[in-house]
Amino acid sequence: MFKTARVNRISQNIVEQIRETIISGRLKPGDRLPSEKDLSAEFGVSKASLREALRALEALGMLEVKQGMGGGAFVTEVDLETARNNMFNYIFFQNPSIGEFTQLRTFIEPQVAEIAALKCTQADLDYLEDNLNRTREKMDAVPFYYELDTKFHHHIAQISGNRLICFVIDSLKNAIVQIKLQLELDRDFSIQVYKAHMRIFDALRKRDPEQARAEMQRHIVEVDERMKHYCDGDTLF
Amino acid sequence: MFKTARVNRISQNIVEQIRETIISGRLKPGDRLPSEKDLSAEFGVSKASLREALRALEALGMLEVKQGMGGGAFVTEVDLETARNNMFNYIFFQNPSIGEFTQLRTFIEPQVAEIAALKCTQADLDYLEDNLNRTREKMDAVPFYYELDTKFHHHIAQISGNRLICFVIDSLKNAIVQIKLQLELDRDFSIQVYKAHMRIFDALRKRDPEQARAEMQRHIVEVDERMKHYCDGDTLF
DNA sequence: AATATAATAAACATCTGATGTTATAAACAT
DNA sequence: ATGTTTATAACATCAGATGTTTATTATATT
Repeated sequence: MFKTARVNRISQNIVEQIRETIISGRLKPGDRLPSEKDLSAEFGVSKASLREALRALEALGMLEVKQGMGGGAFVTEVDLETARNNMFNYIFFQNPSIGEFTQLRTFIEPQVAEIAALKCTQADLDYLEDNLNRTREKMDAVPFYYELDTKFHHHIAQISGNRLICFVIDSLKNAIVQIKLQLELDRDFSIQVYKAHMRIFDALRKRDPEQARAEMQRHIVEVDERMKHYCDGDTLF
Repeated sequence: MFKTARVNRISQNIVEQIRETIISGRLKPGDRLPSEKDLSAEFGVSKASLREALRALEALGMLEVKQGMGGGAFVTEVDLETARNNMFNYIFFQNPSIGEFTQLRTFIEPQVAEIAALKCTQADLDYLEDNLNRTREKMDAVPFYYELDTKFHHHIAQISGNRLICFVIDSLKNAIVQIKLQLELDRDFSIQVYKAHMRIFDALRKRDPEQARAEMQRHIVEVDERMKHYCDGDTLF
Protein backbone atom coordinates (compact mmCIF):
# COMPACT_ATOMS: atom_id res chain seq x y z
CA MET A 1 0.00 0.00 0.00
CA PHE A 2 2.74 2.46 0.91
CA LYS A 3 6.19 2.75 -0.45
CA THR A 4 8.85 1.87 2.06
CA ALA A 5 9.81 5.11 3.74
CA ARG A 6 13.00 6.37 2.19
CA VAL A 7 16.17 5.79 4.11
CA ASN A 8 17.41 9.13 5.25
CA ARG A 9 20.80 9.09 3.65
CA ILE A 10 22.60 12.33 4.20
CA SER A 11 24.38 12.37 0.84
CA GLN A 12 21.13 11.60 -0.95
CA ASN A 13 19.48 14.52 0.75
CA ILE A 14 22.27 16.82 -0.41
CA VAL A 15 22.06 15.45 -3.95
CA GLU A 16 18.36 16.21 -4.05
CA GLN A 17 18.81 19.71 -2.68
CA ILE A 18 21.47 20.61 -5.20
CA ARG A 19 19.60 19.00 -8.08
CA GLU A 20 16.47 20.92 -7.10
CA THR A 21 18.43 24.12 -7.11
CA ILE A 22 19.70 23.43 -10.60
CA ILE A 23 16.32 22.37 -11.99
CA SER A 24 14.67 25.43 -10.48
CA GLY A 25 17.19 27.57 -12.32
CA ARG A 26 18.78 29.13 -9.24
CA LEU A 27 22.03 27.46 -10.27
CA LYS A 28 23.01 27.54 -13.92
CA PRO A 29 25.69 25.77 -15.99
CA GLY A 30 29.02 27.44 -15.33
CA ASP A 31 28.12 28.49 -11.81
CA ARG A 32 30.55 27.47 -9.13
CA LEU A 33 29.43 26.06 -5.82
CA PRO A 34 31.12 27.09 -2.58
CA SER A 35 34.20 25.14 -1.55
CA GLU A 36 33.87 21.73 0.07
CA LYS A 37 34.73 23.27 3.40
CA ASP A 38 32.03 25.93 3.12
CA LEU A 39 29.46 23.55 1.66
CA SER A 40 29.92 20.97 4.39
CA ALA A 41 29.54 23.75 6.95
CA GLU A 42 26.40 25.04 5.21
CA PHE A 43 24.80 21.60 5.06
CA GLY A 44 26.08 20.83 8.54
CA VAL A 45 27.70 17.57 7.49
CA SER A 46 31.17 16.15 7.33
CA LYS A 47 33.35 16.56 4.29
CA ALA A 48 33.11 12.85 3.53
CA SER A 49 29.32 12.91 3.25
CA LEU A 50 29.41 16.01 1.13
CA ARG A 51 31.92 14.44 -1.20
CA GLU A 52 29.72 11.39 -1.65
CA ALA A 53 26.96 13.73 -2.78
CA LEU A 54 29.25 15.54 -5.20
CA ARG A 55 30.39 12.24 -6.67
CA ALA A 56 26.78 11.22 -7.25
CA LEU A 57 25.95 14.50 -8.98
CA GLU A 58 29.09 14.13 -11.04
CA ALA A 59 27.98 10.66 -12.11
CA LEU A 60 24.65 12.13 -13.18
CA GLY A 61 26.55 14.63 -15.29
CA MET A 62 25.28 17.72 -13.51
CA LEU A 63 28.53 18.74 -11.82
CA GLU A 64 32.17 18.81 -12.74
CA VAL A 65 34.68 19.01 -9.92
CA LYS A 66 38.09 20.47 -10.61
CA GLN A 67 41.13 20.37 -8.43
CA GLY A 68 43.59 23.15 -7.74
CA MET A 69 43.29 26.82 -6.99
CA GLY A 70 40.27 28.31 -8.72
CA GLY A 71 38.86 24.79 -8.80
CA GLY A 72 35.73 23.51 -7.13
CA ALA A 73 32.38 22.11 -8.16
CA PHE A 74 30.89 23.66 -11.31
CA VAL A 75 27.39 23.12 -12.61
CA THR A 76 27.44 21.58 -16.08
CA GLU A 77 24.83 20.71 -18.67
CA VAL A 78 24.29 16.97 -18.88
CA ASP A 79 26.08 16.09 -22.11
CA LEU A 80 24.97 13.74 -24.85
CA GLU A 81 27.47 11.05 -23.94
CA THR A 82 26.39 10.90 -20.31
CA ALA A 83 22.72 10.82 -21.27
CA ARG A 84 23.35 8.16 -23.86
CA ASN A 85 25.27 6.02 -21.37
CA ASN A 86 22.54 6.40 -18.80
CA MET A 87 19.99 5.32 -21.38
CA PHE A 88 22.17 2.40 -22.32
CA ASN A 89 22.34 1.30 -18.69
CA TYR A 90 18.57 1.07 -18.68
CA ILE A 91 18.25 -0.57 -22.07
CA PHE A 92 20.89 -3.12 -21.13
CA PHE A 93 18.75 -4.56 -18.36
CA GLN A 94 15.57 -4.42 -20.44
CA ASN A 95 17.44 -6.52 -22.98
CA PRO A 96 15.19 -5.67 -25.92
CA SER A 97 15.29 -7.69 -29.11
CA ILE A 98 16.66 -6.43 -32.39
CA GLY A 99 13.10 -6.29 -33.63
CA GLU A 100 12.20 -3.79 -30.93
CA PHE A 101 15.02 -1.51 -31.97
CA THR A 102 14.01 -1.80 -35.57
CA GLN A 103 10.37 -1.09 -34.91
CA LEU A 104 11.10 2.11 -33.03
CA ARG A 105 13.62 3.22 -35.62
CA THR A 106 11.16 2.69 -38.45
CA PHE A 107 8.68 4.88 -36.60
CA ILE A 108 11.13 7.75 -36.47
CA GLU A 109 13.97 7.69 -38.95
CA PRO A 110 12.10 7.44 -42.26
CA GLN A 111 9.99 10.44 -41.27
CA VAL A 112 13.09 12.29 -40.20
CA ALA A 113 14.73 11.55 -43.53
CA GLU A 114 11.67 12.92 -45.26
CA ILE A 115 11.93 16.17 -43.34
CA ALA A 116 15.67 16.31 -43.88
CA ALA A 117 15.14 16.10 -47.63
CA LEU A 118 13.07 19.26 -47.40
CA LYS A 119 15.27 21.18 -45.01
CA CYS A 120 18.84 20.20 -45.78
CA THR A 121 21.31 22.91 -46.80
CA GLN A 122 24.36 22.66 -49.00
CA ALA A 123 26.50 22.55 -45.85
CA ASP A 124 24.55 19.51 -44.69
CA LEU A 125 25.09 17.80 -48.02
CA ASP A 126 28.80 18.62 -47.85
CA TYR A 127 29.03 17.15 -44.38
CA LEU A 128 27.28 13.96 -45.41
CA GLU A 129 29.35 13.64 -48.57
CA ASP A 130 32.52 13.94 -46.53
CA ASN A 131 31.15 11.37 -44.13
CA LEU A 132 30.56 8.97 -47.01
CA ASN A 133 34.01 9.53 -48.46
CA ARG A 134 35.62 8.77 -45.16
CA THR A 135 33.38 5.78 -44.67
CA ARG A 136 34.56 4.37 -48.00
CA GLU A 137 38.18 4.80 -46.90
CA LYS A 138 37.77 3.45 -43.41
CA MET A 139 35.46 0.61 -44.30
CA ASP A 140 37.56 -1.91 -42.37
CA ALA A 141 38.53 0.20 -39.37
CA VAL A 142 35.77 -1.15 -37.23
CA PRO A 143 35.40 1.32 -34.35
CA PHE A 144 35.97 4.28 -36.65
CA TYR A 145 33.50 2.97 -39.15
CA TYR A 146 30.81 2.75 -36.49
CA GLU A 147 31.55 6.27 -35.42
CA LEU A 148 30.95 7.50 -38.97
CA ASP A 149 27.82 5.39 -39.23
CA THR A 150 26.44 6.90 -36.04
CA LYS A 151 27.33 10.40 -37.19
CA PHE A 152 25.59 9.91 -40.52
CA HIS A 153 22.30 9.13 -38.83
CA HIS A 154 22.86 11.75 -36.17
CA HIS A 155 23.45 14.48 -38.71
CA ILE A 156 20.28 13.69 -40.62
CA ALA A 157 18.43 13.88 -37.33
CA GLN A 158 20.07 17.22 -36.67
CA ILE A 159 18.77 18.61 -39.93
CA SER A 160 15.28 18.10 -38.56
CA GLY A 161 16.18 20.60 -35.85
CA ASN A 162 14.50 18.46 -33.21
CA ARG A 163 16.82 17.86 -30.28
CA LEU A 164 14.67 15.12 -28.77
CA ILE A 165 14.74 13.19 -32.00
CA CYS A 166 18.50 13.66 -32.21
CA PHE A 167 18.90 12.24 -28.76
CA VAL A 168 16.64 9.25 -29.24
CA ILE A 169 18.19 8.31 -32.57
CA ASP A 170 21.66 8.74 -31.18
CA SER A 171 20.96 6.64 -28.10
CA LEU A 172 19.38 3.85 -30.11
CA LYS A 173 22.22 3.87 -32.58
CA ASN A 174 24.71 3.81 -29.73
CA ALA A 175 23.02 0.83 -28.14
CA ILE A 176 22.98 -0.99 -31.46
CA VAL A 177 26.68 -0.33 -31.93
CA GLN A 178 27.38 -1.80 -28.50
CA ILE A 179 25.61 -4.88 -29.73
CA LYS A 180 27.36 -4.98 -33.07
CA LEU A 181 30.72 -4.79 -31.35
CA GLN A 182 29.91 -8.13 -29.76
CA LEU A 183 28.97 -9.61 -33.10
CA GLU A 184 31.46 -10.47 -35.78
CA LEU A 185 30.26 -8.64 -38.83
CA ASP A 186 31.87 -9.13 -42.19
CA ARG A 187 32.86 -6.75 -44.94
CA ASP A 188 29.67 -7.43 -46.86
CA PHE A 189 27.74 -5.83 -44.07
CA SER A 190 29.82 -2.66 -44.18
CA ILE A 191 29.41 -2.42 -47.92
CA GLN A 192 25.68 -2.91 -47.69
CA VAL A 193 25.44 -0.12 -45.13
CA TYR A 194 27.63 2.14 -47.23
CA LYS A 195 25.48 1.62 -50.30
CA ALA A 196 22.33 2.30 -48.34
CA HIS A 197 23.79 5.52 -46.99
CA MET A 198 24.69 6.50 -50.54
CA ARG A 199 21.12 5.99 -51.70
CA ILE A 200 19.81 8.05 -48.80
CA PHE A 201 22.30 10.76 -49.61
CA ASP A 202 21.23 10.81 -53.22
CA ALA A 203 17.64 11.26 -52.22
CA LEU A 204 18.57 14.15 -49.96
CA ARG A 205 20.64 15.75 -52.69
CA LYS A 206 17.72 15.51 -55.05
CA ARG A 207 15.56 16.89 -52.25
CA ASP A 208 13.17 14.05 -52.79
CA PRO A 209 11.31 13.48 -49.51
CA GLU A 210 9.46 10.41 -50.63
CA GLN A 211 12.58 8.66 -51.84
CA ALA A 212 14.54 9.66 -48.74
CA ARG A 213 11.88 8.12 -46.58
CA ALA A 214 11.75 4.94 -48.62
CA GLU A 215 15.51 4.49 -48.67
CA MET A 216 15.82 5.04 -44.95
CA GLN A 217 13.07 2.54 -44.32
CA ARG A 218 14.76 0.01 -46.55
CA HIS A 219 18.11 0.60 -44.86
CA ILE A 220 16.76 -0.01 -41.38
CA VAL A 221 14.98 -3.18 -42.42
CA GLU A 222 18.07 -4.48 -44.21
CA VAL A 223 20.23 -3.92 -41.14
CA ASP A 224 17.58 -5.64 -39.05
CA GLU A 225 17.63 -8.73 -41.21
CA ARG A 226 21.39 -8.93 -41.30
CA MET A 227 21.73 -8.55 -37.58
CA LYS A 228 19.12 -11.16 -36.85
CA HIS A 229 21.01 -13.49 -39.14
CA TYR A 230 24.30 -12.94 -37.30
CA CYS A 231 22.62 -13.07 -33.94
CA ASP A 232 21.12 -16.42 -34.64
CA GLY A 233 17.74 -15.28 -33.45
CA ASP A 234 16.73 -12.08 -31.85
CA THR A 235 18.26 -11.91 -28.38
CA LEU A 236 21.15 -9.68 -27.57
CA PHE A 237 22.92 -9.41 -24.27
CA MET B 1 43.83 17.25 -31.62
CA PHE B 2 43.89 15.09 -28.50
CA LYS B 3 41.35 14.79 -25.77
CA THR B 4 42.60 16.02 -22.43
CA ALA B 5 44.13 13.04 -20.71
CA ARG B 6 41.71 11.50 -18.27
CA VAL B 7 41.98 12.67 -14.72
CA ASN B 8 42.89 9.70 -12.66
CA ARG B 9 40.17 9.82 -10.10
CA ILE B 10 40.24 6.76 -7.95
CA SER B 11 36.49 6.54 -7.40
CA GLN B 12 35.85 6.96 -11.12
CA ASN B 13 38.18 4.10 -11.86
CA ILE B 14 36.29 1.89 -9.42
CA VAL B 15 32.95 2.93 -10.90
CA GLU B 16 34.14 1.93 -14.35
CA GLN B 17 35.48 -1.39 -13.18
CA ILE B 18 32.28 -2.34 -11.42
CA ARG B 19 30.09 -1.09 -14.27
CA GLU B 20 32.18 -3.10 -16.74
CA THR B 21 31.71 -6.18 -14.61
CA ILE B 22 27.96 -5.69 -14.63
CA ILE B 23 27.71 -4.95 -18.36
CA SER B 24 29.86 -7.97 -19.15
CA GLY B 25 27.43 -10.12 -17.19
CA ARG B 26 29.90 -11.30 -14.55
CA LEU B 27 27.75 -9.54 -11.98
CA LYS B 28 23.99 -9.87 -12.23
CA PRO B 29 21.06 -8.13 -10.54
CA GLY B 30 20.66 -9.55 -7.05
CA ASP B 31 24.35 -10.34 -6.65
CA ARG B 32 26.00 -8.95 -3.57
CA LEU B 33 29.39 -7.33 -3.64
CA PRO B 34 31.93 -7.98 -0.90
CA SER B 35 31.74 -5.76 2.17
CA GLU B 36 33.18 -2.26 2.08
CA LYS B 37 36.10 -3.46 4.12
CA ASP B 38 36.90 -6.29 1.72
CA LEU B 39 36.26 -4.22 -1.39
CA SER B 40 38.50 -1.40 -0.29
CA ALA B 41 41.21 -3.96 0.42
CA GLU B 42 40.69 -5.59 -2.99
CA PHE B 43 40.87 -2.27 -4.84
CA GLY B 44 43.67 -1.14 -2.57
CA VAL B 45 41.94 2.12 -1.65
CA SER B 46 40.54 3.71 1.44
CA LYS B 47 37.01 3.18 2.58
CA ALA B 48 36.15 6.80 1.77
CA SER B 49 37.14 6.49 -1.89
CA LEU B 50 35.32 3.22 -2.23
CA ARG B 51 32.19 4.75 -0.77
CA GLU B 52 32.32 7.62 -3.25
CA ALA B 53 32.33 5.04 -6.01
CA LEU B 54 29.39 3.16 -4.50
CA ARG B 55 27.41 6.40 -4.20
CA ALA B 56 28.02 7.14 -7.87
CA LEU B 57 26.87 3.69 -8.93
CA GLU B 58 23.87 4.07 -6.68
CA ALA B 59 23.01 7.37 -8.38
CA LEU B 60 23.23 5.61 -11.74
CA GLY B 61 20.75 3.06 -10.44
CA MET B 62 23.05 0.06 -10.78
CA LEU B 63 23.60 -0.61 -7.08
CA GLU B 64 21.53 -0.56 -3.94
CA VAL B 65 23.37 -0.36 -0.65
CA LYS B 66 21.68 -1.68 2.44
CA GLN B 67 22.69 -1.24 6.03
CA GLY B 68 22.68 -3.82 8.76
CA MET B 69 23.83 -7.40 9.04
CA GLY B 70 23.27 -9.20 5.76
CA GLY B 71 23.41 -5.80 4.13
CA GLY B 72 25.92 -4.53 1.64
CA ALA B 73 25.98 -3.44 -1.99
CA PHE B 74 23.60 -5.33 -4.27
CA VAL B 75 23.51 -5.11 -8.03
CA THR B 76 20.13 -3.86 -9.26
CA GLU B 77 18.52 -3.37 -12.63
CA VAL B 78 18.28 0.30 -13.53
CA ASP B 79 14.60 1.01 -12.97
CA LEU B 80 12.23 3.05 -15.09
CA GLU B 81 12.10 5.95 -12.68
CA THR B 82 15.86 6.34 -12.53
CA ALA B 83 16.19 6.11 -16.30
CA ARG B 84 13.37 8.58 -16.78
CA ASN B 85 14.95 11.04 -14.34
CA ASN B 86 18.30 10.73 -16.04
CA MET B 87 16.66 11.41 -19.38
CA PHE B 88 14.86 14.39 -17.88
CA ASN B 89 18.16 15.80 -16.63
CA TYR B 90 19.41 15.80 -20.19
CA ILE B 91 16.22 17.13 -21.75
CA PHE B 92 16.08 19.89 -19.17
CA PHE B 93 19.31 21.43 -20.41
CA GLN B 94 18.40 20.92 -24.06
CA ASN B 95 15.28 22.92 -23.32
CA PRO B 96 13.30 21.69 -26.31
CA SER B 97 10.16 23.44 -27.43
CA ILE B 98 6.67 22.03 -27.07
CA GLY B 99 6.69 21.55 -30.83
CA GLU B 100 9.67 19.24 -30.59
CA PHE B 101 7.89 17.05 -28.07
CA THR B 102 4.82 16.98 -30.21
CA GLN B 103 6.68 16.11 -33.37
CA LEU B 104 8.40 13.14 -31.80
CA ARG B 105 5.21 11.97 -30.15
CA THR B 106 3.29 12.10 -33.45
CA PHE B 107 5.98 9.92 -34.99
CA ILE B 108 5.49 7.24 -32.38
CA GLU B 109 2.22 7.25 -30.52
CA PRO B 110 -0.32 7.11 -33.35
CA GLN B 111 1.48 4.09 -34.78
CA VAL B 112 1.60 2.53 -31.35
CA ALA B 113 -2.14 3.09 -30.93
CA GLU B 114 -2.67 1.38 -34.27
CA ILE B 115 -0.75 -1.67 -33.11
CA ALA B 116 -2.47 -1.63 -29.75
CA ALA B 117 -5.86 -1.77 -31.46
CA LEU B 118 -4.79 -5.01 -33.09
CA LYS B 119 -3.12 -6.59 -30.07
CA CYS B 120 -5.06 -5.46 -27.04
CA THR B 121 -6.65 -8.09 -24.80
CA GLN B 122 -9.75 -7.86 -22.63
CA ALA B 123 -7.47 -7.36 -19.62
CA ASP B 124 -5.92 -4.36 -21.33
CA LEU B 125 -9.33 -2.88 -22.03
CA ASP B 126 -10.34 -3.46 -18.42
CA TYR B 127 -7.23 -1.70 -17.21
CA LEU B 128 -7.82 1.28 -19.46
CA GLU B 129 -11.48 1.47 -18.55
CA ASP B 130 -10.57 1.52 -14.86
CA ASN B 131 -8.02 4.20 -15.62
CA LEU B 132 -10.69 6.31 -17.29
CA ASN B 133 -13.15 5.84 -14.45
CA ARG B 134 -10.59 6.98 -11.94
CA THR B 135 -9.59 9.85 -14.15
CA ARG B 136 -13.19 11.04 -14.22
CA GLU B 137 -13.31 10.95 -10.42
CA LYS B 138 -9.95 12.55 -9.81
CA MET B 139 -10.21 15.17 -12.53
CA ASP B 140 -9.24 17.94 -10.14
CA ALA B 141 -6.60 16.16 -8.07
CA VAL B 142 -3.77 17.52 -10.13
CA PRO B 143 -0.79 15.29 -9.37
CA PHE B 144 -2.95 12.17 -9.31
CA TYR B 145 -4.59 13.13 -12.55
CA TYR B 146 -1.23 13.40 -14.25
CA GLU B 147 -0.24 10.03 -12.91
CA LEU B 148 -3.32 8.48 -14.50
CA ASP B 149 -2.68 10.37 -17.72
CA THR B 150 0.86 9.04 -17.88
CA LYS B 151 -0.30 5.51 -17.11
CA PHE B 152 -2.92 5.63 -19.86
CA HIS B 153 -0.30 6.34 -22.49
CA HIS B 154 2.19 3.99 -20.88
CA HIS B 155 -0.24 1.09 -20.92
CA ILE B 156 -1.06 1.53 -24.57
CA ALA B 157 2.66 1.51 -25.26
CA GLN B 158 2.96 -1.67 -23.22
CA ILE B 159 0.38 -3.40 -25.38
CA SER B 160 2.77 -2.98 -28.28
CA GLY B 161 5.19 -5.19 -26.36
CA ASN B 162 8.10 -2.94 -27.28
CA ARG B 163 10.08 -1.96 -24.20
CA LEU B 164 12.04 0.75 -25.97
CA ILE B 165 8.85 2.41 -27.10
CA CYS B 166 7.45 2.16 -23.58
CA PHE B 167 10.48 3.87 -22.20
CA VAL B 168 10.60 6.67 -24.75
CA ILE B 169 6.89 7.43 -24.45
CA ASP B 170 7.09 7.33 -20.68
CA SER B 171 10.08 9.63 -20.53
CA LEU B 172 8.55 12.13 -22.91
CA LYS B 173 5.29 12.09 -21.02
CA ASN B 174 7.15 12.53 -17.75
CA ALA B 175 9.04 15.53 -19.09
CA ILE B 176 5.82 17.06 -20.35
CA VAL B 177 4.20 16.59 -16.96
CA GLN B 178 7.12 18.37 -15.32
CA ILE B 179 6.36 21.23 -17.65
CA LYS B 180 2.63 21.16 -17.07
CA LEU B 181 3.18 21.33 -13.33
CA GLN B 182 4.75 24.73 -13.88
CA LEU B 183 1.83 25.88 -15.97
CA GLU B 184 -1.56 26.66 -14.56
CA LEU B 185 -3.93 24.50 -16.50
CA ASP B 186 -7.64 24.81 -16.07
CA ARG B 187 -10.41 22.29 -15.79
CA ASP B 188 -11.25 22.62 -19.50
CA PHE B 189 -7.90 21.13 -20.31
CA SER B 190 -8.48 18.10 -18.11
CA ILE B 191 -11.88 17.52 -19.66
CA GLN B 192 -10.49 17.79 -23.14
CA VAL B 193 -7.82 15.21 -22.31
CA TYR B 194 -10.37 12.90 -20.73
CA LYS B 195 -12.60 13.06 -23.77
CA ALA B 196 -9.68 12.35 -26.07
CA HIS B 197 -8.68 9.35 -23.98
CA MET B 198 -12.27 8.13 -24.18
CA ARG B 199 -12.22 8.32 -27.96
CA ILE B 200 -8.95 6.43 -28.10
CA PHE B 201 -10.35 3.81 -25.76
CA ASP B 202 -13.43 3.40 -27.95
CA ALA B 203 -11.28 2.81 -30.97
CA LEU B 204 -9.26 0.18 -29.11
CA ARG B 205 -12.41 -1.52 -27.90
CA LYS B 206 -13.73 -1.64 -31.43
CA ARG B 207 -10.30 -2.91 -32.46
CA ASP B 208 -10.20 -0.28 -35.15
CA PRO B 209 -6.54 0.46 -35.90
CA GLU B 210 -7.17 3.31 -38.26
CA GLN B 211 -9.43 5.14 -35.85
CA ALA B 212 -7.09 4.52 -32.92
CA ARG B 213 -4.28 6.07 -34.87
CA ALA B 214 -6.36 9.05 -35.93
CA GLU B 215 -7.66 9.73 -32.43
CA MET B 216 -4.20 9.50 -30.90
CA GLN B 217 -2.87 11.87 -33.51
CA ARG B 218 -5.67 14.31 -32.84
CA HIS B 219 -5.14 14.07 -29.08
CA ILE B 220 -1.45 14.89 -29.31
CA VAL B 221 -2.04 17.85 -31.58
CA GLU B 222 -4.82 19.17 -29.35
CA VAL B 223 -2.58 19.02 -26.29
CA ASP B 224 0.16 20.73 -28.26
CA GLU B 225 -2.10 23.64 -29.18
CA ARG B 226 -3.42 24.04 -25.67
CA MET B 227 0.02 24.00 -24.13
CA LYS B 228 1.39 26.51 -26.60
CA HIS B 229 -1.51 28.73 -25.73
CA TYR B 230 -0.81 28.56 -22.02
CA CYS B 231 2.91 28.88 -22.55
CA ASP B 232 2.51 32.05 -24.49
CA GLY B 233 4.82 30.81 -27.17
CA ASP B 234 6.83 27.69 -27.34
CA THR B 235 9.60 27.90 -24.75
CA LEU B 236 9.57 25.91 -21.59
CA PHE B 237 12.10 26.00 -18.81
C1' DA C 1 62.40 44.17 -20.43
C1' DA C 2 61.26 39.61 -21.13
C1' DT C 3 61.30 35.10 -19.79
C1' DA C 4 62.00 31.25 -16.98
C1' DT C 5 61.86 29.49 -12.29
C1' DA C 6 60.41 29.12 -7.60
C1' DA C 7 57.36 30.08 -3.69
C1' DT C 8 52.61 30.58 -2.07
C1' DA C 9 47.94 29.61 -1.31
C1' DA C 10 43.39 27.83 -2.45
C1' DA C 11 40.93 23.86 -3.19
C1' DC C 12 40.30 19.14 -4.09
C1' DA C 13 42.07 13.91 -3.27
C1' DT C 14 42.98 10.39 -0.33
C1' DC C 15 43.79 7.98 3.90
C1' DT C 16 43.09 6.61 8.80
C1' DG C 17 40.69 5.58 12.75
C1' DA C 18 36.95 6.37 15.85
C1' DT C 19 32.03 6.26 16.91
C1' DG C 20 27.10 5.66 15.70
C1' DT C 21 23.16 3.12 13.54
C1' DT C 22 20.68 -0.79 11.62
C1' DA C 23 19.15 -5.31 10.75
C1' DT C 24 19.77 -10.13 11.20
C1' DA C 25 20.31 -14.04 13.97
C1' DA C 26 21.21 -16.43 18.03
C1' DA C 27 20.49 -16.84 23.01
C1' DC C 28 17.46 -16.59 26.64
C1' DA C 29 13.57 -16.20 29.58
C1' DT C 30 8.67 -16.88 30.18
C1' DA D 1 6.38 -22.23 21.62
C1' DT D 2 6.71 -17.32 21.90
C1' DG D 3 8.33 -12.98 22.87
C1' DT D 4 12.46 -10.35 24.39
C1' DT D 5 17.19 -9.43 24.80
C1' DT D 6 21.83 -9.55 23.22
C1' DA D 7 25.59 -10.18 19.98
C1' DT D 8 27.40 -9.10 15.65
C1' DA D 9 28.19 -7.94 10.79
C1' DA D 10 27.92 -4.24 7.88
C1' DC D 11 26.97 0.32 6.60
C1' DA D 12 26.78 5.74 8.07
C1' DT D 13 28.99 9.60 9.59
C1' DC D 14 32.47 12.33 11.47
C1' DA D 15 37.06 14.61 12.42
C1' DG D 16 41.54 15.47 11.23
C1' DA D 17 45.89 14.66 8.94
C1' DT D 18 48.56 14.57 4.71
C1' DG D 19 49.18 14.77 -0.33
C1' DT D 20 48.31 16.81 -5.07
C1' DT D 21 46.95 20.15 -8.38
C1' DT D 22 46.68 24.65 -10.25
C1' DA D 23 46.71 29.62 -10.62
C1' DT D 24 48.98 33.50 -9.08
C1' DT D 25 52.65 36.11 -7.37
C1' DA D 26 57.39 36.88 -6.47
C1' DT D 27 62.03 36.24 -7.78
C1' DA D 28 65.99 35.38 -10.48
C1' DT D 29 68.20 35.05 -14.93
C1' DT D 30 69.39 36.50 -19.45
